[in-house]
Amino acid sequence: MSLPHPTADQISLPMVLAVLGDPTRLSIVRYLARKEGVPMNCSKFLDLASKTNLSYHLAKLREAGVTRSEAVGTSRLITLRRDDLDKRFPGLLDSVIAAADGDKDLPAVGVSEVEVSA
Amino acid sequence: MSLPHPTADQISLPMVLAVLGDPTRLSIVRYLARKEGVPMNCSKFLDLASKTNLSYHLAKLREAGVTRSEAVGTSRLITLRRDDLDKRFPGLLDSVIAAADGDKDLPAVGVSEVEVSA
DNA sequence: CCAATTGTTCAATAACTTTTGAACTAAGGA
DNA sequence: TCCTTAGTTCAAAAGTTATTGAACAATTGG
Repeated sequence: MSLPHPTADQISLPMVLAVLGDPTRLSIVRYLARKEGVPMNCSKFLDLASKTNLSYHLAKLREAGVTRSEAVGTSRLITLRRDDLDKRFPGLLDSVIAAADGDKDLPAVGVSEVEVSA
Repeated sequence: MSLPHPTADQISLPMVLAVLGDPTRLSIVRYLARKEGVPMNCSKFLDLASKTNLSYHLAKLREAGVTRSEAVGTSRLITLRRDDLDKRFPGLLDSVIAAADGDKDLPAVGVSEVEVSA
């Protein structure tokens, strides 16, 4: 960890909802959920917005307590704070992600991706 | 019904989340959930904001598909669109309300209420 | 009809949020 | 060391949302 994150009990419901109420950020969260366990770096999301703008949105997600950003070399490894969110707001993240998965209007991440199948 | 409402399938997830990501509106929704079945009129929420401002927030909730407002006389009867929300986003409303119920920082509605017990 | 009650609309302003580009820092490889 | 890659910071501009008060409309009760 490196950048400022709220502790689990500092995470505020209205903040989380407001932060998720943006299509770009909701897409990021959906993608993180889909690839859970695999930490992402910012460049994964360059289809969604410019580098600068991504930095802004990822900071919002981090400051709201939705994601964790760890500095590793020159990269940031971004993960969902599922543990803390589930503890604070049981069921919320799951229902948001399920709903986001069924949302055709959300911008997609990594559409031109090479899928490495087993 | 009287005022413009989205149909169930027009309800958008980012819109709903954004609209719920405001403490005043979240308090309204929490109260509506608590008193589900009992249609409310706007004056119930005058502790939260001015009459004009309430009109604004209630319009946001209605336009996002979170509430239904029915004109009855000079009043509006406001109800949660639980049926439609549950259909579109299963589990979302329940988890939001449960989380909101545990939120000490949300402004309260009807604190000085006369509770009519059975 | 008159007055009170309930809520909306409008225009103004204040306050935030999003987006942008240019300049920057920090790490890693050649 | 120099260059590249990854991401941040900053300030400005654009856009959006929230809040206000005054004026309005519609219903209802006296």
